Amino acid sequence: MELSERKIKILQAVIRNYLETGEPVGSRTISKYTDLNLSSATIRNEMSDLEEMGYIIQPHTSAGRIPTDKGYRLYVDNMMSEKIAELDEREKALTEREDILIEKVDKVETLLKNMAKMLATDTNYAAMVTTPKHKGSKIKFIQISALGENQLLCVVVSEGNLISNKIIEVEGIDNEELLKLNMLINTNLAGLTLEEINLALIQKMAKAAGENATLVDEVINAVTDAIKVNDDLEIYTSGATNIFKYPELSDTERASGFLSAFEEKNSLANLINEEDSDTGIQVYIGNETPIQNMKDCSVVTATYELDDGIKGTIGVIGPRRMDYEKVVETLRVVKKQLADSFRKKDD
Amino acid sequence: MELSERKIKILQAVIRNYLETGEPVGSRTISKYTDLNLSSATIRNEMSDLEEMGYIIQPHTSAGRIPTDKGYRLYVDNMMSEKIAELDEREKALTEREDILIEKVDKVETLLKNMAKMLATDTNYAAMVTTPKHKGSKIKFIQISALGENQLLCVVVSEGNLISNKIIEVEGIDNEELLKLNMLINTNLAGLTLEEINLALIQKMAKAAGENATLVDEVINAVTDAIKVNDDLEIYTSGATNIFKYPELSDTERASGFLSAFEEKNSLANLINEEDSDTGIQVYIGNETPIQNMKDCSVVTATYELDDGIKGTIGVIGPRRMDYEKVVETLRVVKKQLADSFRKKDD
DNA sequence: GTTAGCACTCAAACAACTCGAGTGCTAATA
DNA sequence: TATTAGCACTCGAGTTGTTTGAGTGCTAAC
Repeated sequence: MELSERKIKILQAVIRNYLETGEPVGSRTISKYTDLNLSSATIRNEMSDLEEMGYIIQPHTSAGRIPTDKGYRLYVDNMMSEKIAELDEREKALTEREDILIEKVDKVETLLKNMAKMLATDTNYAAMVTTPKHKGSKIKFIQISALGENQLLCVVVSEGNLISNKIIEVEGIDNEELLKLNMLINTNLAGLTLEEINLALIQKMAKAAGENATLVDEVINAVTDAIKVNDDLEIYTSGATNIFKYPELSDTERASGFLSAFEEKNSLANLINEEDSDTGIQVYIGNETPIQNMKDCSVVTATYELDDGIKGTIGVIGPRRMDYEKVVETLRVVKKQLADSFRKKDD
Repeated sequence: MELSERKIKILQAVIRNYLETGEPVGSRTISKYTDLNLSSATIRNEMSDLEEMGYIIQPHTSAGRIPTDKGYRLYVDNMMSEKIAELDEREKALTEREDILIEKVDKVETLLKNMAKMLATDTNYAAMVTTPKHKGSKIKFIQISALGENQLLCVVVSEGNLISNKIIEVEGIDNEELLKLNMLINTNLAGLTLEEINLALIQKMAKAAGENATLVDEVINAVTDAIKVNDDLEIYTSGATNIFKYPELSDTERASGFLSAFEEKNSLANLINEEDSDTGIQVYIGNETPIQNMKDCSVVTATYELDDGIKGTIGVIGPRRMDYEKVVETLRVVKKQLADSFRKKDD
C-alpha cells in the first residue's frame, strides 16, 4: 500500500494529538483537528489502512489509535521541522539564559550540573550531561610543591585546563631537589598523553634523577593517577521525578524500573554513542533505547564537541510521546552553548 | 493509666511484628508471638488500653493495630538495644568492607559517594552523605604557577588537605616576580581563615607588592574564591529507589513527593542538625522529620567529626517501620570509619 | 470516493455481594 | 479479680455484575 499525502497528514495529526494528550486519538477528533474536511468515516478507513501498515495501533478494540514506534520514527525522520520561526525565538531565549548561567559559574562540575538541571526544567523530562571525555588528553603543566615535612602536592594541568591533584608521602626533600624535580618532570612529561608515558621514558627519567630515582617513580605514579581521574566519566542527572508528570510512566513498576536505571549512572553510559548522525543528535524511540528499563521511554542524545576532539554527551529522557521537536531543538542549542562555554574557558 | 511491664512487652511485640511485615498486627498474632502465654482476648484488652494511651492505632475498625509515632518514639528511646552480640559481628563485617573501600579510593568525592551507596545497599533504605564542612578552615599553603603566557594557576591547600584551584588571567609575568608573589602570598595568608582576610591585610599586601598591586588583588580574589568552593556543602545520595521496596511508600503520589525532595539536595540540607544528642545520632520519626514530603518516613542522621571540629552528616531515610536498631548501629560504625579514614588521609 | 447510519465492542466506573480477619463485649471460669 | 471462651459485629479487599460511552467496522446511499 502507498503512503498517500493524505495518510501522512492523518498520521501526523494522530501523533501531534497524542503527544499532547496522551490519550488514544479517535477518528472524530482527527476529522475536526485537521483542515482536510473529511468525515470521521473516511478518516476511519484511512486509519484502518495506517494500522495495517504498522504506523498506528489500537490499544483495544473500541479505542482510538496511538502511534507505534514505527509511526514515531517516520514522524521524527520526515515530518517534524516546521515551526522554525517559533524555534528561533526559543533559541534566543535559551541562549541568553545559558549565558547568564555560564558567566556565574567557574567550576566545570557546577556548570554541567546546572546545565542538566536547566535541561530538565526546560523540557519537563529527565536530563543527563556527561563530562567531556578527554581521549588521550595531553599534559600541559605539572607543578610539584612541598606541603609540610613529608608531603608533596602534585598538581597536573591537562589540555582543556582540567586540573587534578594528588598528595604523595615522601621522606624529606629540600628545595633545590624539588626545583630540579619539577624541571625534570615538566620537560619530560609536558605535551605527552597518558599512553605515551612508557617504561623506557620512566627509566630514562629515573636515571636522570640519580639518587632521587624512587621519588621520581612515585611522582610519575601520582601524575598518571591524577590524570586518570579526569578520564573518569562523570554523569550528572536531573529531573528524574519529572516522569511522574506522565501517567503512562507513573505506575509503581515502571517508575521504579526507570528510576533505578536512571540512578545507576553506569547504565546511563550505554546512551553514549559516538557514531553520530550528521547533526550529532540521536533519537531512540521506545524499544530502540539501549536500556532495558527504558523501553517505554524515548531518549534523545547529542554529542557536544570541544575544539580538539574532546567529546561529551547530553541527553533527554522522557515518555515515548515526548515533544521531539522541542527536545531536539533544545539539545541543539545547549550543545552549541556548551562547546562555546568551554572554548571561552580555554582562552 | 500505668504502662505496666506487660503492656510494654505487648507494645514491643506489636512494633517488632509490624516492622517486619508492614501489616497491622492482630491480637491472636501477639498471643502466639510472645512468651506471655496470654489468650488473644486478654491481649485485646491490653491493646485497647495501649490504643487509649496513644501508642498504637487501628487503621480501621476491623483491623489489627499499628504503632503511632509516639509508639515508635518509646521504642526507639527505651526498648531498642538488646541484640548486642549480633551487632558486634555486624560491626566487624562492616568495618572490614569499609576498610577495603577506603584503601582503594583517594578522592574525597568518590569516597563519600561510595559510602552513600554502601549505606543504601546495606540498609535497603535511601542514604545521604554530606561533605565535611570546614567552618573557618585555615589556609595551609598556596602555590601560584605560570600556565602559559597569560594565565596563572593558583592552587590552595587548606586544613584537612582539601585542595582547590583556580585559573586567573594576567598580563605577562616573569619568573622572578612569580617567586616573590608566592612568597608574599604564603607568608601573609597561610594559617588564616577566610574570615581573617580583611581589607587592612589586603592593603598591606598590595603595598608590599609595589607595582604588582593589582595582581595581588586578583590572586587574593582567586584564593578566596577557591577556598569558598570547599565551603560549599555537597550532598551525595544513593538508594532513592529503595523506597519502592516498601509498599506503603510506593504509591505514585508519595513516591513522587519523596523522590522530588530527595533529588532536591537543598531540602535535604534541612536534615543537618548540629545540636546533637550525646551519641551524635538523631532519630526523626514520621511527622518529626523537618521535610514536608517525608512525613511518612523516618530519618536517622549522624554527625561524623574530624579532629578539628570539621563536621559532616550521614543519614538514612526509610519508611516509618524502619529497622531502627540496624540503622542506628550501621550509622554508628560508618560515622567512626569515616572519621578515621579522613584522619588517615591527613597524616 | 465519500459519507451517514447503525450495530457492535470493550474499558472504565460504579454498585452489590461475599469473605474473613479482627474486634469488643459478655458471661463463665480459675 | 484477672483471664478466657464464645459470639455477634464491623469493615476492607476482592469478586462479580451492570451501565455507560467512546470509538470502531460495515453497509448502503449519495
